Amino acid sequence: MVKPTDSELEVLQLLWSNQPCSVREINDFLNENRIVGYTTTLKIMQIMFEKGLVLRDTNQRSHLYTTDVEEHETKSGLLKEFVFSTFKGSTTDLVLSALGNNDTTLIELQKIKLLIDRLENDQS
Amino acid sequence: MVKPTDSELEVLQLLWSNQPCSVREINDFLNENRIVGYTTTLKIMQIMFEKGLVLRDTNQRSHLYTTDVEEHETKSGLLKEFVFSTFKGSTTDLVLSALGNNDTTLIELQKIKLLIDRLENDQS
DNA sequence: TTGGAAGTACGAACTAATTCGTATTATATT
DNA sequence: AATATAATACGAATTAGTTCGTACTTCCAA
Repeated sequence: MVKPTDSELEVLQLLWSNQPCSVREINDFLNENRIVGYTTTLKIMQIMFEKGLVLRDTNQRSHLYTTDVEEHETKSGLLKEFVFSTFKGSTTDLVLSALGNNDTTLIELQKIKLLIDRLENDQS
Repeated sequence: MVKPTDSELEVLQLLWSNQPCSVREINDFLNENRIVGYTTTLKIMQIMFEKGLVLRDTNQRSHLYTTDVEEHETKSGLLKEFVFSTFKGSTTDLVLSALGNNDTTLIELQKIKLLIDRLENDQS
């Protein structure tokens, strides 16, 4: 897996939700939260192209970018690394810490329980 | 929260499990996995001291280091940032992705369900 | 048809983190 | 006491990521 940097992940998230996108569009999205120069965004997306994180259609004057990595795969790859570095590989510790913050609603807890039930059935 | 870098987190994990530790001890632990020069480890721990991540007892010739940040707080802080950057703040998405890997045993799933039950009771 | 707006390309500066060499200091051994 | 051993201090090189200025290109509108 090619590991995206923080900036690259930010761009990927926008692309997964809105692709295809021009650099201009991504830059506008980013500027809703903070000031980012246009050429900064352009450079990041060019590097992402070199790394194989995105594809681009250069037929139009303004290039159109799409992702070249799967959302689910990328996120679960990042998660795996995170679990290793922060929770020594223990998914359970991660989940307990995540739910321990008490900011998960009853409905979401229910959703998680349903998934666990399904996993238990798969295993037995 | 002072955010530790990857190297710093590695040292913190060793300290949380084994403190107090000398630089030599930490460096030996690290070298079980990969080659790290002694002065590299020393430098990292000196920087950690400057940042307030660790304390040190300089009474002995070989200084003894202890953590100055809480394990649980530090990890949940890192987790929060990770959930935001990778799962747009959705703890549920994180948990679903974490459990979706199918590498969690029945016993651990049970432990998680018990926690969820407790959380549900707290909320209602 | 020309000038300006909007795009791409790209090098370079800046920052944070990591790594390591070397100087210095303290301790232990003979 | 002299030498070897092992520690700390610290500057500097290296690397990765980010940011931006500037040159160049393309297109549209006056």
